[in-house]
Amino acid sequence: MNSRRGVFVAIYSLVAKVPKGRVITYGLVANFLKKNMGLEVSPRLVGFALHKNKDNKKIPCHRIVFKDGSLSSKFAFGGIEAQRRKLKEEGITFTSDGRVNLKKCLWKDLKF
DNA sequence: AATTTGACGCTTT
DNA sequence: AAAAGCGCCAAAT
Repeated sequence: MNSRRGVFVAIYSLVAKVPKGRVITYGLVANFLKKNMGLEVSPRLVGFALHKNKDNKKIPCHRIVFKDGSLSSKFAFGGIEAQRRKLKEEGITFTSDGRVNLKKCLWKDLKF
């Protein structure tokens, strides 16, 4: 978890704590880790970490979305459709634009 | 040890 | 309002 050579681990830990039916943005993860753990994290790193790990069995990577609520284009599990379907199954609502309803589903109660 | 990479986000055109 | 560019920074090669 703690830093130095474990920024990825910190990202995984935080992502793993996102409850079902909630989503979080890459930028929020990066900002939270930077603010609370003093880690040098950029939004790209968050995405990079998940892409490298691509372990959707242990980590709910489908709950990580863009800041505006749109989904990643390079999602590994089966594309955006699969990710969106998963989110819907968890009760996440979407706007008419096909984006996640962040106002309702954004996970703001970040903690370790 | 140096260079490339990469699920983003903000600023500027 | 929409599109393009730039910055970001650890990890892998």
